[in-house]
Amino acid sequence: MHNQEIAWALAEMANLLEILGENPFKVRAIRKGAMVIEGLETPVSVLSVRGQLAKIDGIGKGLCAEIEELLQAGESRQLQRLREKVPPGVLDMLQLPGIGLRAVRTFFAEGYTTLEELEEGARKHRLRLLPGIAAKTELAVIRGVELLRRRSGKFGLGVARPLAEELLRFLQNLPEVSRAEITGDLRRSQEMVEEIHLLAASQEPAAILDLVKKHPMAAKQLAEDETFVRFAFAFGLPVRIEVTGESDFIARWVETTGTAQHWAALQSRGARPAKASNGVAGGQQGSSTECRAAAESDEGDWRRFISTQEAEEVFYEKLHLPWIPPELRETGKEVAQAEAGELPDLVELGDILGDFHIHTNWSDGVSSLEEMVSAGRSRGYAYMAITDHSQSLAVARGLSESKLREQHRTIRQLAAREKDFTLFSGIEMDILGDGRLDYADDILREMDVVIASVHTGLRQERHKVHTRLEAALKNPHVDIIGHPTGRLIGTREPYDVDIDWLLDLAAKTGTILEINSSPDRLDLSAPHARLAKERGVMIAINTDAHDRARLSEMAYGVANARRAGLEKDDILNTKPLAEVKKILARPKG
DNA sequence: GCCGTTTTCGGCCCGACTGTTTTCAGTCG
Repeated sequence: MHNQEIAWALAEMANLLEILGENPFKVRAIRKGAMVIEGLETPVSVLSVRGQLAKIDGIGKGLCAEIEELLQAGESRQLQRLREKVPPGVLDMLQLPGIGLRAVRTFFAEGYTTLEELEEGARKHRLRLLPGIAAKTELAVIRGVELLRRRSGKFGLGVARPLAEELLRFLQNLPEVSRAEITGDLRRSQEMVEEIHLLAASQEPAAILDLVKKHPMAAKQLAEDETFVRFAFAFGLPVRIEVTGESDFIARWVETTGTAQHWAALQSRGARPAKASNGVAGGQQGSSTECRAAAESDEGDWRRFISTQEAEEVFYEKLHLPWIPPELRETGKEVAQAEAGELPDLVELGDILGDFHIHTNWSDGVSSLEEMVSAGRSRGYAYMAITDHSQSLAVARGLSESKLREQHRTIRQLAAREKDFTLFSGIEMDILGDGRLDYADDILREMDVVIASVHTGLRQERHKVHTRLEAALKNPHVDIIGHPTGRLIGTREPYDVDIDWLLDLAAKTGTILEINSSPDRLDLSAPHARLAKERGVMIAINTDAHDRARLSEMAYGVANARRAGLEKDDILNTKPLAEVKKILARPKG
């Protein structure tokens, strides 16, 4: 079982216990345990073998036993008992924004056990007859069900990508498979995907499919034919494993990576799908010829001869096009752009030199200051900013002014010991509900980096939201606006902000906007980040990491920036230290 | 359920906003 699967099982257990009225502190402890497991870098199974499970902070005797059972049996008896008591639809109700525990308990007690029943009750104005429920709650139910419906059957990048990579390793390790790659929506780094699509090349496709079908991971088979098998993987996420002959691989990879529009644009330039009638797949003259030639040379190990990406470049070359990055293969218009030589030179993960949004256990982070710094160093960063929460965000143990100054003294001491690595002292300061900022200018002046973020009053009217953001953007000490729209993908709508207004103000004031890399946020979204580039607004790609492991989420932020067409020069944290310092020090407009 | 002990049970992040009522509990972050 994966760490995330175990975390989800524990979180589900916490939710079920909560609905059944269990001690809230127990519920919170289990929920915290789930979070801790999710943030671990080492597989829980490894820690279990080493006997290190109980040493983890937040995992005690009870959770340890629960986790061991999940690892060994793949399920938990306690969880199964709880599931028998509470129908799954009731758990879903907890996901509805504005609907909390009390309301869910009321609905459950009145016999509502599915979202459909609940929605019907809301639409027919029957819910308002229940104690403590009124018209506004009915509206929240109807809106919430619509939100969940849009999300249903879709999985965030943060879940799908790691699982896909694990399956990919499995395929690549099979001796009969000459190459395997991720394709489809996931290769284009879409925010939500409906399935993992993997493509493998083999001289014995039927044998590979047989092997995959017999593997325990493919137990819940959904569909199959002679070219693919589709099964439900962890969390029920559908996986499609498709096997082609080696000569068809590249054409099929291109065909399945881009949208239908992208493929159509390529076809109009002569691209032929795999398994074309003449038996030759690929571009005008059959790009696969080279691939096959490569395969037949070098004693079959053509990976050494020509890399998969190079082979894809050959495919595009045959169409007289430069290689088009997967993240851009969307509308088909990128093909004309490519032809005109107007494709952006997209930012890459390797261009990233630092991270400007990092939490530690001084506020609501899990890892210590020292752990975050060493994790940043081992990622090869040149600089990093520590930005814990500010005083008003009490739930996140935000720092009082004196605590903030104490932290900064600690950071300076730590920074003085670091060579070839710069540690900035910063803060993620709350933009308060009434438009005030959480600290006065005299303390903000002492900071190397100030991120200003909205965490409260997310349902305010637009003019109020604008007043607040305006105060932050116009403040001479605010460098970056954190997660600028406040959305949580599939869970929470953004607050009411006119993005054009925001971008204009950012451009005018020289305020940097964040791409928050968390796969739950990706905020700015790719379309918004694209607009930001057009207005000349600088972007910082930050992780907002609360533990060491999540520093790696930078990859999602970079993928999002690539979908927006951003280049290295558009991004603050690709720039060398001297330039970063200059940018942070420049007077704002 | 976890933690930290003043080792064996008590404490566990909290303040603002919102919805439902009519003075406060639920919900959110």
